Amino acid sequence: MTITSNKISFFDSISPFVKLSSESKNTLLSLMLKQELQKGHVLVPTGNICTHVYYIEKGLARTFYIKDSKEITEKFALENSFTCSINSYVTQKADGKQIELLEPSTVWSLPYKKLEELYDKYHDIERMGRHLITVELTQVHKRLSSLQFMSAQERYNDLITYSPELLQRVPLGIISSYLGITQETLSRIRTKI
Amino acid sequence: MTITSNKISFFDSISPFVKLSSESKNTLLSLMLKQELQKGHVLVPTGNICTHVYYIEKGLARTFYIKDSKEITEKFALENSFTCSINSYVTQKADGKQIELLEPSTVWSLPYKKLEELYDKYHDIERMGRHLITVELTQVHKRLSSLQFMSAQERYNDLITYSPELLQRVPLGIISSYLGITQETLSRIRTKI
DNA sequence: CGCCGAGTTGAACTGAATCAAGAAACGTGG
DNA sequence: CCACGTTTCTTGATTCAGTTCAACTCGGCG
Repeated sequence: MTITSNKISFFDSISPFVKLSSESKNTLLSLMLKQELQKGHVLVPTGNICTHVYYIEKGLARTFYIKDSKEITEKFALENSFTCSINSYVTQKADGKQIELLEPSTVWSLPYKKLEELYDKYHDIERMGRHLITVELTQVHKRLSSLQFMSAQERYNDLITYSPELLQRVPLGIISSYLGITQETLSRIRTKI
Repeated sequence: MTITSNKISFFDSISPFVKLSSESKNTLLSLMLKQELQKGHVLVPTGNICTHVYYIEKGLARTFYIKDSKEITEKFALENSFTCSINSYVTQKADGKQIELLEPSTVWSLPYKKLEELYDKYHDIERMGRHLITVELTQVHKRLSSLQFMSAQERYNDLITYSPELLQRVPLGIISSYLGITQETLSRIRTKI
């Protein structure tokens, strides 16, 4: 079964921090749907409340929104990471954020409602939830510092240091909106090096 | 006992989301230290790993760091909220962030190590932890959007809409670093309205 | 009084946005 | 395998929001 091999990828990514019981693992897996999806597929359309958590086994997703008719990229989710538009779920209001695939991807989805039920039932799954949110929080924190007081140049340097693969896999227009600068500026920064 | 009245403030702030058992509450309280501290008191000095979580019962704290010999304010914590420098704890590395009090404050502190033990022992405390981090995450997310693609003017408008009291309670130099602009620019924005 | 920190105002400067035009690269169908 | 349009990326000229540096105002307080 393919499930077996996928199990490994999914649980391995959290196992250094959270050990789940076999029962918890099996229950989680039974509620997760695996899909092979094309590049451009929209996981969460604009104006929708995010009802699922997604685990990207292979491929690449991005979360973005529209501001002044421009796309602003908020977050990338590489393989072996989780993504969701948590704000819309927590507040139960649409927050205008979309999640789409930038590459053909293998995606596992888990309904948030089910996950909440599992939080009640299994302490170790609640811990997993806490762990995943903590990871997300530290990432967002890092990003916040970079946007608050780094120059465009510094932010670009950070990106090539910590996520060089994104530059190969993502069009510059999307990278630039992630860095909080225009595509033209990004282009100029690149040639200056 | 003053404990009783403080209990209320502390647990009330999370009770809409997390109901704790009496045992959990009592255990938590037994590990928390209440202190009346002066304005200017430093909860976490630079270069230290953040070892406690702080609940601000009364008063106001801010988290900040130094960049290019300027103070950058990352976060304010008003009364009835939690604060800590979570990154340094999670990574177990000093991240150069300080937490100081901007007003005389009543602060409860809880050692993170103890909290982790309680996470193991009490499922409902683990849930509380998850809840608090989720709240923090949504706030940081909001802040991220504002810094990524709003003008100085828009960010100021946001502040007076959502946290007008900060303008009364915090010097402009600190507000401006929080907004990601210079004090002069903030001053000009204010008079333009 | 005079000093000191907090806030304001002014003028010059600059990093990045905007607008506009081209140049590569890419995919698709003939 | 080339011609085509489309998307992606670069380059140039201009404009603008916000910074920098410096001087000045104001209110408190020893």
